[in-house]
Amino acid sequence: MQFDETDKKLLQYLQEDCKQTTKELSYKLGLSVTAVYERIKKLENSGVISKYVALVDKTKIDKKFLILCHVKLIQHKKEYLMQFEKEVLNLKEVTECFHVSGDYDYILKICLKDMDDYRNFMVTKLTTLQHIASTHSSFTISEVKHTTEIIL
Amino acid sequence: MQFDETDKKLLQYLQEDCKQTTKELSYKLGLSVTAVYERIKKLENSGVISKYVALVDKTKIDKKFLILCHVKLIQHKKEYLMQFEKEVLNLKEVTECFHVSGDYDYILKICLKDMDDYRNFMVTKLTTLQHIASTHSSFTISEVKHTTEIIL
DNA sequence: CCTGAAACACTCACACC
DNA sequence: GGTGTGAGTGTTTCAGG
Repeated sequence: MQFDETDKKLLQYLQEDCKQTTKELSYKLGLSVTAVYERIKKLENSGVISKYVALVDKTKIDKKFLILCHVKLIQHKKEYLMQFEKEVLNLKEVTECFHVSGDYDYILKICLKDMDDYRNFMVTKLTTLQHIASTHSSFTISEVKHTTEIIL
Repeated sequence: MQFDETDKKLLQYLQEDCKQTTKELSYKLGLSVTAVYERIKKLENSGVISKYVALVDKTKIDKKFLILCHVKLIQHKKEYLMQFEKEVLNLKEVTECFHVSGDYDYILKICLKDMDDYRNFMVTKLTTLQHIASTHSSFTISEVKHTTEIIL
């Protein structure tokens, strides 16, 4: 799909706040309501906008404890990778998981309540996954920046 | 703020899809439209729901290149930390930044187009930040999991 | 916590340029 | 590509139980 400058602005606005009405957006973009409506539909149908979600403040729901966990597998066999990834998808505490180059194979972002919760998660969930050679956890002291907006 | 089971379910639904009408939600929760409306307002006003956003598919807008960059500062002086964090906030390519414990001080998630874009970003932006001792970048081979939903 | 009603705003299809 | 209209549907508030 091709974007013009108007599409880019529109995407930026919707990434900031998706509850704006097409009326407000039409004013900001200098277009008619219908024109904005059709551009939004095009972005949705092409899959550029994948979903609309509510973002929750972690500090208000007792999930202040953020861990970045580096994981190394015992071998880089396709079968091992696939099984590990499949199992990670089912761990709801893991909000992000990247397969990365370098010393470790995966970096996981894990959202928990406190140190007890962490201990429990490691013992009963993460370390029960198969094919793990070693893990290295970094505790986050503060979340300096966290945005879902991607600049175009 | 205190949540009951209904609030938790409501938050889960809104984290999955915030464009559902209160009517749909009232059906799923077995409440009246007004009751759901008031619960949502309470969650918004208390700051539990921080914002509503559109999520964009990175692969469709030419930002497939994801980097996790570990940064170490030359010293842990408060002044250095604060200046670094302030500068990072202004880098729009950086979507997440965590101050972490361990060998490195910060882990940054950086969203770019390709290797050329990466090279350009490192030379003209990241390495021009002050007080950096060293950096270590991991390229992400694949984004195994990425959700904004936090389980309650 | 519910229902019902009323006022208002928005969505979205349609006709048209 | 764009605009304007209008019916239908949603939101939001306010009674009263």
